Amino acid sequence: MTVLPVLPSAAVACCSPVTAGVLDDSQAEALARMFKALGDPNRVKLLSIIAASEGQEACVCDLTEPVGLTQPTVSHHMKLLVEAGLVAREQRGRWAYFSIVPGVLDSLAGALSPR
Amino acid sequence: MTVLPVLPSAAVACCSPVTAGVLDDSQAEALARMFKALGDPNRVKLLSIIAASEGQEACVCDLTEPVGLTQPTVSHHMKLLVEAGLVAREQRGRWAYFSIVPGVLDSLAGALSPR
DNA sequence: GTGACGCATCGACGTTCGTCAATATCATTC
DNA sequence: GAATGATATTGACGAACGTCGATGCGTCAC
Repeated sequence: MTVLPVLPSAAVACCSPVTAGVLDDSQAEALARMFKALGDPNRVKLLSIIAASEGQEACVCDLTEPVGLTQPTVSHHMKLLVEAGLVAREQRGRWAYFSIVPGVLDSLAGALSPR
Repeated sequence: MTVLPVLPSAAVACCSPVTAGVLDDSQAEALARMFKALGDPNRVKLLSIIAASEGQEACVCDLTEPVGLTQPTVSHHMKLLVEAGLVAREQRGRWAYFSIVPGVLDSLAGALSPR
């Protein structure tokens, strides 16, 4: 529910192919923002854990042990992933469920190698 | 000529899909290393400039003006891209030519969205 | 060999990042 | 409403990053 619209319009601006013409500043920034979010091993791992979970969602309690980090640290990484638009956060009762924003990874992949 | 083998074997280790099972530490680190290299707007732009150049190669002198950075700074960013295995550096006479390592972007894209 | 040129390295700087312990917030249960 | 449990926020710390000016190192032309 709380996909922060950090990118003005992710579907449009996020995915100008890197290999098709020189990117302008905003395109390069939008891409770099998402790649930077993926630039930490723990965040990559967190993302894969979510993707591998049944229902493609997980709460912090499921994430804290596999990466071997403190709960606040995991919470911090998840915030970054949400702010980057890669992950969505949904509060259900006491738990916060995180899921990968549909299509984002495909869009990013498309920016790296069109079709 | 100087593709640093920062990744033990890039073609094998670099591209375990993020969405297919939990990544182990080395897989996550290998991916994060490349994504981190893409986590700066100027480096994304540099990459796109190289890709857009004829022959898919460029020297620092071609790169310094479009990004509006100093020559040492561009040189530093290029070093990071080379160390990440994304770009190859070839010295020809006085000039150093940079080109995107063939297949790397496709592999990275494959790690984000298999197929 | 002397000069000019292209690029890398070095040293420094302010900024951002990753991490934790401590604490706050919010929803549930009693 | 008090207690409990799951997350988020704060504050602090060292490490890493992005940038620049100054300098060093090959290469080419004369």
